[in-house]
Amino acid sequence: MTAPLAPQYDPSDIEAPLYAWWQERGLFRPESVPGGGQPYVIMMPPPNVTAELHAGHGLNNTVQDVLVRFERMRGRRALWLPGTDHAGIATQNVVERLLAREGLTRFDLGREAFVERVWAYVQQTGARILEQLKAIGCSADWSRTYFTLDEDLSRAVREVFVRLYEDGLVYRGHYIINWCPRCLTALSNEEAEKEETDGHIWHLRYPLADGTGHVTVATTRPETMLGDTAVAVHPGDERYAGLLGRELRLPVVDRLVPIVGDEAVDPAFGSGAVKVTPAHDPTDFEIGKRHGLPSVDVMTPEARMSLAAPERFQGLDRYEARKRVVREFEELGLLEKVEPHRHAVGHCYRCDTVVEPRLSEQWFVRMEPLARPALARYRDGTLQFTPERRGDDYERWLVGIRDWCISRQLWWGHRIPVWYCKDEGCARVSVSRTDLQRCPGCGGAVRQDDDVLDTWFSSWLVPFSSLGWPERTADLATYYPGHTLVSAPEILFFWVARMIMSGLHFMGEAPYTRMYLHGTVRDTRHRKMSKSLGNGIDPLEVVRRYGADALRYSLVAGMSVGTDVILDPDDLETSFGPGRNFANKLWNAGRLILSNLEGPPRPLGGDSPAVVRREELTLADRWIIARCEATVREATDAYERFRLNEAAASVYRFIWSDLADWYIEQIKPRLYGDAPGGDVARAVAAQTFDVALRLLHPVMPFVTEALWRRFPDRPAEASISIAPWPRPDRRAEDAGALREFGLVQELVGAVRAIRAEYGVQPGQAVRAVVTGDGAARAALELEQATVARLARVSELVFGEPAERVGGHAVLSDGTAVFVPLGDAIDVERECGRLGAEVERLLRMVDGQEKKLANEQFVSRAPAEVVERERQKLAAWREQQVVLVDKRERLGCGAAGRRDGGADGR
RNA sequence: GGGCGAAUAGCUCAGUCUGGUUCAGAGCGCCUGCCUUACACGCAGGAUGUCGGGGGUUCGAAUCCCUCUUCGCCCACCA
Repeated sequence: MTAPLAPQYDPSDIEAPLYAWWQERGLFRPESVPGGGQPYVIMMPPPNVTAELHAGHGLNNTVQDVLVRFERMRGRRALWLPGTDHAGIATQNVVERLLAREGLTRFDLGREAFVERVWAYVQQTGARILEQLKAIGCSADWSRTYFTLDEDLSRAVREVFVRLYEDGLVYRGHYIINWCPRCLTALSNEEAEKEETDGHIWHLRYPLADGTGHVTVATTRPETMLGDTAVAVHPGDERYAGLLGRELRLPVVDRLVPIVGDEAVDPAFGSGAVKVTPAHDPTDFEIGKRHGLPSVDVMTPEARMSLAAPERFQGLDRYEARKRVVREFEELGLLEKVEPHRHAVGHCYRCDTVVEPRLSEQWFVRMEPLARPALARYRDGTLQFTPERRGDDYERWLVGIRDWCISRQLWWGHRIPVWYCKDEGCARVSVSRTDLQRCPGCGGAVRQDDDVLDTWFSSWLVPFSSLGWPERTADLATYYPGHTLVSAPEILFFWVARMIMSGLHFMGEAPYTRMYLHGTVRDTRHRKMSKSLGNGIDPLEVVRRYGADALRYSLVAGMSVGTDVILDPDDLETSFGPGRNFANKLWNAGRLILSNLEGPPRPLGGDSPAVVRREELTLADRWIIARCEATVREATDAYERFRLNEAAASVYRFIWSDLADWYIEQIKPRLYGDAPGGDVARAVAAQTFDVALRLLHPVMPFVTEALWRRFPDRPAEASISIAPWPRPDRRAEDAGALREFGLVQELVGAVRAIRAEYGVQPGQAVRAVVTGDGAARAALELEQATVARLARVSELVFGEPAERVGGHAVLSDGTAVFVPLGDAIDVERECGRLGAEVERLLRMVDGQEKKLANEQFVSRAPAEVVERERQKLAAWREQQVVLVDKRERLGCGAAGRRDGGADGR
């Protein structure tokens, strides 16, 4: 039906056209799934709109695609919903960097022009990442693609803000928040990444105002002392009992501050006295509130010293100021000591700048009421995490949850829907679903809040906002709630947990019940791949060189549940070569099978190869069918349990080790007409290969589709991506065939090993003598032709060998194999070999005898275990007898122990 | 400071939950021989491991318990 297939698989010829065809056929739309089963929904973690595909995206989306394709083939109406995130800070930073090249800042443009500029930028770069996801084969429903700043999603964001406000779950307040002095915005707790940092702790002396002594305080941030408004000690601390209420004279700033008593102070730490800087530390802020202390904010938004600091400090960077404060203390003789100190310091998750705790007015979401049901659903087992320990992380986070700071001092994002009346007498604060021009209270002029919302405030809604909420759309009714969430653990709190909370609150149901948190892609030194380290792998480069299937296979194969994927950026061949090789192997196996099908393969009686007339099947046929059946079970089970690597390995083993290495080799005589039963062999090969292709399709969609579509009589519109998932069939199970053909394989392997050992020329046939009445005999008789072909055995004889010189082996059922090799071999060497072998068996028998003589073992171990061990012993003894006999016939000399072991190779 | 994970062949990892027929495995790399009419991105054969160290439980431990070492992750307002 088609042109002959090239001997080497070239993914670049195949992938793009196939992908285009899938899209034309609308196969990624759930509506296209034949039969219209139950919906199955995965929400794609929306990549940043400015993102370039990296290995992490590759892994995350490959996993999702595997699951979606799996469920789609199982007849579910699978919807994988893609989108992009406007990524407030990240995107704004990108555009600001571009502006900087023109020597401009966003302030030069002004808000409106800047936002327009960002829109122009994101439209021009056009969410390139979505195209890149297509290149790796992602079967998302692109017709439903959303953007978190779309009109629809913006409406949802506003609706949610207003409702939460009305419910008292959104509030505005003056608190210490995490502030990035480079991005010039507040951050949530999650966005301030704590990193262990080596720093110092300075012990500073604050003299009592009356000159009668001093109090020593310790600090890791000496520059903040410029804003100190008190020193606190524990109220019960006897050392300071007499000092409570007295005043200290702050050095450097020359200000009087009180000594207060507060429970928050740990008397056991340092000197037991703490400097209190309400404007620059959360704990101090609380202490300040309790004691009515003033707040002195000594820093500008850029973390330079503000006008509230002494004049000589003003404008100094915080670290310059730190040095200067320390120096002045030293000069004053008030620096008691400096110690190295390792502690956790917050860093901006977008630019890695050290975050400054800063007092400011921000909007917050009260999280505790939202967290409660999210916690309950976890504890009652509704929500399941893979790996399970991620559930513990989830639980801990919810238990200790703090309010969410959602306002950002950015320009790119959802503007906060709050209007303030400009009339000072009215001063009404209005929260509204629609833009306000006038104050609903007094009708006066209003101004909208300048800030925008945290980008995660839109992404935590996508499971329903992307389906049309708050409208009651058909999509919403059909596809909410979804099922599986596939995510990197990094965004468990940012995104996953919050989606569960919003889903429960606004929809009454969690958006997913199964959360699969996969590992991180790292280099061989276990470092996270990143641009700055230059240790990244470009998935598109891999696609170009090895193909998307190879990329996907390698990612999946290297990934076991809950562990990281280690790849070597400097050696793509090692990582991705095997995937490419496997695709090529498939291609060639397909080439052979398909080119030998003169027409449609003879039906074996239905969907399953099991239903063929048994009497027509050879042992090898029954064996491959049974192996195929086992693979269907293994792979299906592994996919269901997110053990994608096991699924891939199972199919790999079947295709390469069973189908290609054994079955295809075995049937060649039948295929080429040298033996009868060609139609059965063709049918069995075609059917099992078809099944294998379907089992592998989720992981390697392109090559499997390319081959599957080339089966004769396949309708032009047929696609493997909606072909039915292979169903297990009891009738295909055949333990006897597995065991018996296994013995045939053992024999072939044994003869091959003997041939290699004695350097028999590849083209030269040998004879083989098989002794013993084990299960092997019947099987070998059935498969004589196989043995002849695959081991180049010209004659397979059953009985006792007459010859003396040759190679030997023993199969697992005790059957002895002898390959006469005439005078071609070195008798002395063979004696040595046999001697060593006898020696080894002797040791095994000794050990086994001891084991079985052990009263404890025999009485306590289960009977079947004991029996198994007995059989082992018997088999070894038998082998020993055979070998000793062989040595005698060779004339090696009686005592195997002495002359044998010495030369044992 | 709390919590958790990992350590198995030169490399990357299965196997550990449910001790004993995968128990010592796979892929890559390495060695030997083969261009055998699907595939040299291949075929056949082969070598390599105190299953991180130590202790314990058990008839029996890579697998269960304790401990130590080394990496890694998450959480954390002791300044």
